[in-house]
Amino acid sequence: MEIRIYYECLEQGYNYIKPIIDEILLNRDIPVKLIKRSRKPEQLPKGVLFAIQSLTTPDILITAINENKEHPLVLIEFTEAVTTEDHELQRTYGAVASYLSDMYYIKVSGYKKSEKIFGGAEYNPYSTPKILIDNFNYEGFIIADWKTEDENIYNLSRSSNLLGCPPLIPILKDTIQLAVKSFIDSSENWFKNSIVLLKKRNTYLIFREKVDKATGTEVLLKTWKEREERNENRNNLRYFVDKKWIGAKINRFSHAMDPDRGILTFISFVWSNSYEIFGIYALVRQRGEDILKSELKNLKQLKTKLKAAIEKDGGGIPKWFADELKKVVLSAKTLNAEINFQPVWEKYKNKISENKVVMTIAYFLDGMYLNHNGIKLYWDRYKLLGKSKSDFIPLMKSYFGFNNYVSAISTEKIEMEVDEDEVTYAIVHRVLIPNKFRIVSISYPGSQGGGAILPDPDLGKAQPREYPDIIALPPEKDKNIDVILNESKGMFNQASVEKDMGKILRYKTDKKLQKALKETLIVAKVIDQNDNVYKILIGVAFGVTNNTSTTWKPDKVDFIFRIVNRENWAIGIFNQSLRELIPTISGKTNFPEVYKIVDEHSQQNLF
DNA sequence: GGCCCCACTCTATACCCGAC
DNA sequence: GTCGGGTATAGAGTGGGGCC
Repeated sequence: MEIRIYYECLEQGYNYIKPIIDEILLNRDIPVKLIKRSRKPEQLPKGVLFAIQSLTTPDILITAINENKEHPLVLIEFTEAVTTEDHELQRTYGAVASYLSDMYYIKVSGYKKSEKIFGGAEYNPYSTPKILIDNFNYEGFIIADWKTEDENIYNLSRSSNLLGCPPLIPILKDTIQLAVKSFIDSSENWFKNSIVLLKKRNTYLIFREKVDKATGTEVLLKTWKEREERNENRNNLRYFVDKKWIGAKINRFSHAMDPDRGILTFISFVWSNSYEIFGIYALVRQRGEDILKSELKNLKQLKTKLKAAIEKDGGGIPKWFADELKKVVLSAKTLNAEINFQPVWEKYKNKISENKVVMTIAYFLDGMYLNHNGIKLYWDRYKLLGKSKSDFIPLMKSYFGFNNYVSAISTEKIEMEVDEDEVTYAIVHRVLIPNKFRIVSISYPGSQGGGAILPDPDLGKAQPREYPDIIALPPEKDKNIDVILNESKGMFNQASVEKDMGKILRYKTDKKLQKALKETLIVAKVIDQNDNVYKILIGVAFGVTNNTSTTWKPDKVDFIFRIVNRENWAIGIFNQSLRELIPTISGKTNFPEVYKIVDEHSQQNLF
């Protein structure tokens, strides 16, 4: 028996989740292994873990191995976003994947406010678990409420010294511990058993009360239907609710069709058995250029618009799909022609799953409208998935391999190298926290969100946002405050370190950035309007091995943090006052033992 | 380039209220 | 009662950062 924690952010995996598991394993001889999650599912052998990662990229995935079969237990997602209907429905892949693999889905999120005027529809996050219980009898969707700070509703509260983690949330702890414990007792029926136990816990009862009060699918459809009736201009609709079908607009193929992809996945999952599901590819775009902005009234316009739209969304879809769409339109005789798209899918059958956008369209939809009033493309997704018309969910389950428990993923210990996440972790936990620096924000690669610096408020959402990896203040609050900014890298590479350095050095001279940085500190309530930001101290951090050439001499930064051979760290400080604040300038990194996934394919090449 | 995460503005409509 | 202008609200939409 072995428990595994796949993580993206070391602090979340090692300092937050692992202690919860260690506590329940007390006195049992069961190892807990920390494994860096791969970003690409292709590395994984076909089976349930591959299936999960084809749909989503978990922040944390807890699995257990029994008799060399690896079972997923809990998928956890941390989200720091402001709550809106759109965002909530976008981010449901994890729940879908968890339901399909009979495990828990814990969503750690809170009602953070934004200090800006804020758009987006109201949505009760507890409606999503409600929908899954009502429709699928799935009780594994847990919301762990991430509270905001008492004195600042714009900030999510943090675990002390763990800036990427919320304070310990009791229902999160209960769920993880019961899952692990139940699995140890029975790897066959662990999920069912643990639900029974969890339902007796107070934490769950409180949570469940909120879920039971929330509204379900019918109200959601009604809300969308009402919006549809209110709205004169169908081009402005996000959702379409018809007697026979439900549709959601596709705003773009680019950005991986985000956020539309998540919404389509969700509605397809929830309503496939009672409705047909359509995507509506938007060809009338409020803020588009002339061609895209105008109304769609005839076939000729559709052709020009489609071309323009695909060009604008460039790169989001493979060329073959773009070409086939254009070709289909050329063959159409009327604006509202209905065209069977099946032959195209059949022709490119092997390429469908190479692209997430195309995969979602082909497998989760029954068709796609080119604008709500344009050509209707339709196909038989059940046939594509290997069977003619049948229940969508079991079909998807077997197609992706959600019920296929395979042997444990092979891993190897990480020896000499470090990645960006670990470098940031080390400087925070070995230097800044021990010396009592006040940390304003940290961006771990897998856990951003806090502390954006917004230098150009007038540009609105078009303004750049910058996330220095670390923003910190010295221990003592003084009238003249120094601010420390740090950029981390993984293993040293001169070009990439210099690029990052250039970016962050702008804070030394650029007044606009300095003003924006101050604003960030005020919003975070670590300084007052009256405080002066005195000096901005810049640092870079990276890893090297013994063999790395050291001819590089950066001359503009205030400190350089280096990790050598993964094991030791050292900091060079070129600023007198900072030197006084950091008396110890080297030490052991003390990383836990961490593993990575062995790429099955490169392994095959060995033979 | 592909993917994911997140922010927050833009636009249309609903509503309100005074003037005529 | 209705017109016009101002204001509030709903919700659609899309751009940027940043990693691999």
